[in-house]
Amino acid sequence: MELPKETTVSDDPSESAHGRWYGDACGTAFAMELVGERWSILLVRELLLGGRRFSDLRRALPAISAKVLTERLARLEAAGVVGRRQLGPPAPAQLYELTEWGRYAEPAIIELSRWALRSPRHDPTLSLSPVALMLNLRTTMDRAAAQALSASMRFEIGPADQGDRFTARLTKGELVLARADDSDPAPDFTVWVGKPLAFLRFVYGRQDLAALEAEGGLRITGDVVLAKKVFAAFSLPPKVA
Amino acid sequence: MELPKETTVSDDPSESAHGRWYGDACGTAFAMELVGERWSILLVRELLLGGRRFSDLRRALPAISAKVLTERLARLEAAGVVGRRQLGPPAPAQLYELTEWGRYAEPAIIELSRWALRSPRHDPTLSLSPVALMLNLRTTMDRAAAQALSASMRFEIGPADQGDRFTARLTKGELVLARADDSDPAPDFTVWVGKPLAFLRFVYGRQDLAALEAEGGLRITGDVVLAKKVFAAFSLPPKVA
DNA sequence: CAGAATCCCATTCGATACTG
DNA sequence: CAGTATCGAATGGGATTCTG
Repeated sequence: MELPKETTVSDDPSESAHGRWYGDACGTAFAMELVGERWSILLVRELLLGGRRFSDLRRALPAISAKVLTERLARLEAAGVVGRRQLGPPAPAQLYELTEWGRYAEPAIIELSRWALRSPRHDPTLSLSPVALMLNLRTTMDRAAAQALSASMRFEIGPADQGDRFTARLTKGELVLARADDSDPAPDFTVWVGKPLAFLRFVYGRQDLAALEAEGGLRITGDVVLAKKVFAAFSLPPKVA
Repeated sequence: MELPKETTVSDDPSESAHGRWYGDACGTAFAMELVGERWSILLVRELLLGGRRFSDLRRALPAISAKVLTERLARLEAAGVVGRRQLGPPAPAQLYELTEWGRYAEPAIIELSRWALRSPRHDPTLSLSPVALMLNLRTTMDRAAAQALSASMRFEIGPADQGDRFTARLTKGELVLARADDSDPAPDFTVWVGKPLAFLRFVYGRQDLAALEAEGGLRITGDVVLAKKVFAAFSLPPKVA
């Protein structure tokens, strides 16, 4: 019944997140022990739409070093958030993916994003990984406005050889995201995103599609009329003073 | 249109959270710049139910040092999450409170908590601040089960002289929490919590109230039958393997 | 009580180089 | 490709002291 008063170093460093912890039974505190270290939650975000390899993660998060990436993955694995699987044997590689419980982190990540986007200080002109772009769509969808819409979309983000392709299916105010595979049926429209910022300007800035296409960072093919209707249902949450 | 490639130190250290940032337009990344530092999010949590003074915060989070508390409060203020107000003049003191935008962080904090509580590794026997205890109630309420219930409650947590007293009103599946003031009308029942763990054992462990009261960490007065019905609507989210 | 200022050690980070 | 090893530099945080 005694409560620990002073922070003592745990015997097993893999159990106690940072090596330093809060000693707090509150779930939020425990969540921060699990994913509160720098980069951790962004790694979870990157895995939310499917498993990735070491080098995929480095590409998505260019500012993380190999050392820190290795550490974080190991800790997330120890925490039960991430699992790893051997691929191959044709080409031996490892795939990192979320555990079932790890996948349950999505609502928290979306809520954090929704909150932060309301800050007047948020700078939307920074770079954005392909996964982040897709998840931001889910974050900013106006469910009421999307309720009446139905569409299947394909996104191709960045150079074709890097293979960041996704499908999105909008039904009944739900946006279902997944990595695309080649057997996917033809979508209603396809969005090719060269520069994420161009896409953001189209969706949130309501800028003219033709002009953006002329600049070369964005192209939409297929049912463009439907696409415009769909993207009209997305908007950044209102800023708060 | 150029994206910053390398991390350069910002001119204004108060703008760029940790001094090190992600350079990522994703809302989640930005959220972690704002509240991802150690202790920050727990401070927001402590302020969620009303403004607190410096010493209140130290008491609620005994493991934080004055230096770190000062730093974090300053940074949260610079980030627009927290504001400070002069109290007095009878006794000059400062009150820290969330800004309007800061208050919008609650859903994210609750979702983080909900997620973390599902980890099999979570240890509920650690200590819990009064605010954390109240918020955990909101986290773990089963809205469906609570839908038909209606009750007004008063919580007195810890020694009477420390004044951690709250009201909770359950209506239509909503649990409204607030700090109590003396003008509050009489509640349906009052819960006195000496040892947070005793309360957790009653609510989540479904342990016998009489036995816990005998141990001395918990006492419920007023409409105890209603209290039992109400607390039956709270349960820890199911663990995930 | 609220917080600024110092001191100082432990940890962490990023860069580079290296390996199976 | 998927990491490990090593090292110097930066940062973080606890303890203590001082001030309004």
